[in-house]
Amino acid sequence: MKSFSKNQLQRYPIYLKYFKSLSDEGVVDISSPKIAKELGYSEEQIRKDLQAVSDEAGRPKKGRNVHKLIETLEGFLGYRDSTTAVIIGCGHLGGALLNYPNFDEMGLSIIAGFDVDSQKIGTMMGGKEIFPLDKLSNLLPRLNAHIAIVTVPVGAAQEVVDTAIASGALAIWNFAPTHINVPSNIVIENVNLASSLAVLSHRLNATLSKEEK
Amino acid sequence: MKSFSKNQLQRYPIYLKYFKSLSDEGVVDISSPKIAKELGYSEEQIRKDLQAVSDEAGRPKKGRNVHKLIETLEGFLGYRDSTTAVIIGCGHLGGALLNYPNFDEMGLSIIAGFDVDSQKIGTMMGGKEIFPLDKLSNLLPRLNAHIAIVTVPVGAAQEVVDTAIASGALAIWNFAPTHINVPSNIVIENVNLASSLAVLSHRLNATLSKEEK
DNA sequence: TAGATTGTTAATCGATTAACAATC
DNA sequence: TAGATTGTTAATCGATTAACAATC
Repeated sequence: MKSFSKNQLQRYPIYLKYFKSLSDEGVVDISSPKIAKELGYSEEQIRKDLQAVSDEAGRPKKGRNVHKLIETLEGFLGYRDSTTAVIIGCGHLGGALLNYPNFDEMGLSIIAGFDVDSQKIGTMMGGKEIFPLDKLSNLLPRLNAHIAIVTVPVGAAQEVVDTAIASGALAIWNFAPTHINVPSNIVIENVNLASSLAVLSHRLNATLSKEEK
Repeated sequence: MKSFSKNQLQRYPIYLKYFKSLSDEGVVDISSPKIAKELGYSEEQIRKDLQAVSDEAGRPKKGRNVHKLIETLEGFLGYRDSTTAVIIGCGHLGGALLNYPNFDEMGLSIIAGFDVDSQKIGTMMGGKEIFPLDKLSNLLPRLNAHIAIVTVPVGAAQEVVDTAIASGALAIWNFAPTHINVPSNIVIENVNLASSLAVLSHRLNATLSKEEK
């Protein structure tokens, strides 16, 4: 079994999106140099990435078939079979994710929300019912959701993660800007806006101080 | 001038958050091995990271002063001086960011939103006024915002980015799940949920197929 | 055929980890 | 003092890039 680095995995959805837009334009074949030019990667890297997931070789002088690439990547990324998830914390961010239109095509099916706010409990957000947080340990096993999406305030994050894991969650998608400890057999992926902003700010400052010269 | 890798930059906000929680608990000094154990990094890496931003050395047997570390990191990350930004696209995700409570402490000040929806224009979201998108090129120079936060649908993303840059934006924080082309002097940072989910799914599948054996 | 593009193998680069003397 | 922790220098590791023969 090939292994994939985090960076590499992150590139595949970007390729896929690009190939879909090419397909919409009626493009049939695409070569690595062209992908490289459009997406700003090196062509060697693209070849490596696509070789790692394709079962058939590219053709010299033509490249690869766009339609085939889309099928391959959708299969590889699991967009064809649905994974179920719940959202814990239905504030602004959780609500946005409950309404996020792109998860369906990515094979992610959010089936319920949990919150402590009695105003929200029993209502629907993005077509999904909101349950009381203290029912999480009760409902999670029955819902059979593997992924818990965590969008609670920092102070509550570790606690709800512990509960989710104790109730059978196998993966945590953490949007709270804090470090969370999980057992080694549990998968955790953090979306940390503070980290992303740190990269942006640092580069922006570099740009600004260059201009000052 | 030292240079910082993307991974390294992303770690600093995580350190900072952790140091703040230590400070709240009344902890005075912290050593690399302890940080390493809590955050799951190697202690060598933590020493390197902290050395790169600290102007004073750690003390053998004690470590570093938590309060000093917080000051250093807040300074390094620019949390002390405010950067202004606008949000383009005030749907669910844009609205969540307009209401995101943590940007203030990170020195990011969102001063306005832009949208095409006449229902939203003129209203306030998260305390900020929403302006018509076609006023962007007019208003952006006057607002003097350096950062454009892009939360429009994929199909509109490249166009609003082009407009923002033409109107003086120096950095793009892109939340649309598509590749955006920008001139080389413009800073762009992508928050791509599809990429993050790809990493999560791949690891989860690895876990699941391991269990099947 | 010529040339663009491929896949493979080797070289480079950068980041992380290890080793170890210095020090409070 | 002894021992934990530091900072520095060297080794390792992995990912990206370069080189180049193979091929449609």
